[in-house]
Amino acid sequence: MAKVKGAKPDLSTEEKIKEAARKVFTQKGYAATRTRDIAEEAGINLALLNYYFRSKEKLFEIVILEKMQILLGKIGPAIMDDRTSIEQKVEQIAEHYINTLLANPDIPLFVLGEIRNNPDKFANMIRTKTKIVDSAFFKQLAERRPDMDPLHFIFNMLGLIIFPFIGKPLLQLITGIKPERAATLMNERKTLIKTWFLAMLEAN
Amino acid sequence: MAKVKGAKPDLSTEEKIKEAARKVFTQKGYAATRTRDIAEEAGINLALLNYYFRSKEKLFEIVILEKMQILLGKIGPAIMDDRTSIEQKVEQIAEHYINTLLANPDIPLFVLGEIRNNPDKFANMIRTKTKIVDSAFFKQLAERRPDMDPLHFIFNMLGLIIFPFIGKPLLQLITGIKPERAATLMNERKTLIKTWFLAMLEAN
DNA sequence: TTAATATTTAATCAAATGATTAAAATATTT
DNA sequence: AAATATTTTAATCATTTGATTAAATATTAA
Repeated sequence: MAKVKGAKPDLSTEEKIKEAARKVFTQKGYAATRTRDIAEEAGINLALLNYYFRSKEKLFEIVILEKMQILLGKIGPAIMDDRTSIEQKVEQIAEHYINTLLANPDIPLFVLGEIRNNPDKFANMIRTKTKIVDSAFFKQLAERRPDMDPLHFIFNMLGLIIFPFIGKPLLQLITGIKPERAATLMNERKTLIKTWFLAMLEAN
Repeated sequence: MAKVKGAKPDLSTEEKIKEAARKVFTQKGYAATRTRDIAEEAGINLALLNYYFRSKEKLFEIVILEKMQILLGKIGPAIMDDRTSIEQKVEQIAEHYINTLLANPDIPLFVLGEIRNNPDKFANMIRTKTKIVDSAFFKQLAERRPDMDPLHFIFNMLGLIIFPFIGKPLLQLITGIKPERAATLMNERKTLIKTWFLAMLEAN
């Protein structure tokens, strides 16, 4: 019964639980995760999870907020910046995202899956965040290709960057590609995507 | 105790359960789905589900095999065909996929999520299927751009086609795009993707 | 040290959930 | 219409699972 008061909890144990939760939640999703899986992964007693975090739900919120921050945090400033060109933005975003996703390859499927399972819950968290439609990037695209909906190019950029990570499990099965070659390809894409994007922008 | 024998089961009820299972499983995933959800959605007694399908697991396998067939079935023949050009293949695949995904928008996230949760289980089901690497499409790409890994263009094509559907829940939140406009965009992409793909193929 | 506080554990609870059973209802066949 | 087979239901089981509790252990402060 110590938890309630001033609580200066042992960082080490608390962080062990959080780290285990990050791993298990992102790998299996909320519904498929058992609190006992997390406890075992963390090497702690199950009751400790509730002692430190009150509930599975609370712990999950901490984890997914972190992951959404990783997935969405950097894109806002990048697309808002009206001092960089389209080309610079795409290069910068591709470089940053691919690095991030190489280090956290299961974030997109995790986040998108949880949003699917609970759209209302994330509506507030996101809505106020980044207004893509008002961004400098959006305006620059509209100016460059007044004949096309800028959203197409947003889709294109994110698809080129993110899809390989989402589709990797499947593509690994149907292509038999080795993990190292996959990583090499991802690295190559950091610069290629800029070129491809500009080519699409000019295409007719 | 009728089930075991020759069993010519009432198609109508069995199909009601399967239809409900398709809906609930694809919307929430295996782990988040309760057999009671399916029974309620189908308007039948819970015991009927087990009477007809033995178990949640068995019913799930039927559903996901259908969905994987939808997701992967058409691509094999299309990319194997050595009588069609790159351009024709891309146009054909984009057209077919976008139509399919407009009718079944939650298939990709569902299938990819379940593969993530249980890679071993799907390894066999898929491995023997479509050998992309030996396909005519793959060879044509290698010939056209000997300097680049053809897998890049496979990623690109699938990313342009599929990602908008996977990312829609999120992009709907951050762009506030209306469903009708989203559908319009998807339809536009059926022809645009071919143009974009060819532009990327030429890009330097 | 001792007393207070914080952390950890084992045991257990209550609800949810997949599955089964036996019997009732309905349809089919003879 | 009777007999048989099939389909459906209500009730219940057994297990899993998130959560709690009370006691044990460690840590800190006086």
